[in-house]
Amino acid sequence: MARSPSRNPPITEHLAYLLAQANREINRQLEARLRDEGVPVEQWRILKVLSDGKGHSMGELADEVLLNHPTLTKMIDRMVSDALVYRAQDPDDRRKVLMYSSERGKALTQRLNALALRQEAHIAESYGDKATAELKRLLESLIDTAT
Amino acid sequence: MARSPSRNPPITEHLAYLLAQANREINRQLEARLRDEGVPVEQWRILKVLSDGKGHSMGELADEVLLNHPTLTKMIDRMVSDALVYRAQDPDDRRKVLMYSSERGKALTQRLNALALRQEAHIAESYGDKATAELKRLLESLIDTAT
DNA sequence: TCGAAAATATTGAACTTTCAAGAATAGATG
DNA sequence: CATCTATTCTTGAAAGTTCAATATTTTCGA
Repeated sequence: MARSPSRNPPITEHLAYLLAQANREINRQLEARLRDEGVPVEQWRILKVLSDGKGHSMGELADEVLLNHPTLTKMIDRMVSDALVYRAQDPDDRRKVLMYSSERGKALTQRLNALALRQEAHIAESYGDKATAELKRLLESLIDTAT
Repeated sequence: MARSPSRNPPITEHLAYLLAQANREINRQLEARLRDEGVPVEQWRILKVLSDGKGHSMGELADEVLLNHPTLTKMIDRMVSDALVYRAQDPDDRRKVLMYSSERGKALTQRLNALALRQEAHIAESYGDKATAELKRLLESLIDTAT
């Protein structure tokens, strides 16, 4: 008979593991594409989020690009050095720093978007449109539930 | 009319982003549970993989636990210091190092497995058995395709 | 309005990861 | 079998991340 208390599944059956593995692989592939422009995935995320032209505070941005606070600060320091983004003080709340993309940043963003889209297209093609859409739907729903 | 070449979806629609977000959140939660034992997620993975009692070479292990080579070496160094695992030379191929779990490691593994299973159960409950199973299935299939 | 508490961002030190190179062993080729 | 190449693992230096503490500004209650 199957004992119900304390099954012991292999690690490959844990959702946490499957997510980590899938994320690692897809991220690796995206990274390889972005290497053409010498930009880490996180910087693409930042540029993409900032491409709406509105100022984003460091706090907002950290959430949006999935980085924690001090990590973002230091990554932004590097991007400021590269003249991709710039800081401005929020006039309405002087504790806040608002981030904007520079012209140079915007131009780069377009090239990066094209590379990222190519990856999306590649996945949709090899993995299937239907499965891709369904996977995205389930992931969104998991994020909703888990957050 | 919709222009087909070069749509520009928000980042939240990219599979790479959704995977990163979901992984981050689930990993965070697992981390919080494992904190009871003061062990990082990666060390649980290592212990769990080694709990089959067979020797795993560093190369195999690195693949299995989703770490790259030098990172694993240094994490194993720490675990050896904590007497959780030990190294042995492979008699059949003296380039290889075989890793084993110690008794102390095995005892810890059991406690960690219980914590991890509780998370799995929590997810299955809040997110739904059906959705969880389907998500796992899709992730496995994505990994197959992408690897 | 004053002062305590909360929110926002940055910093420095400690720790971890990564990259490139190196050391050791095994396999292959002439 | 001698040597050349490939495989496996580790190391040291550089780069990146994280934790705890700090500085600044805002909010809120007495």
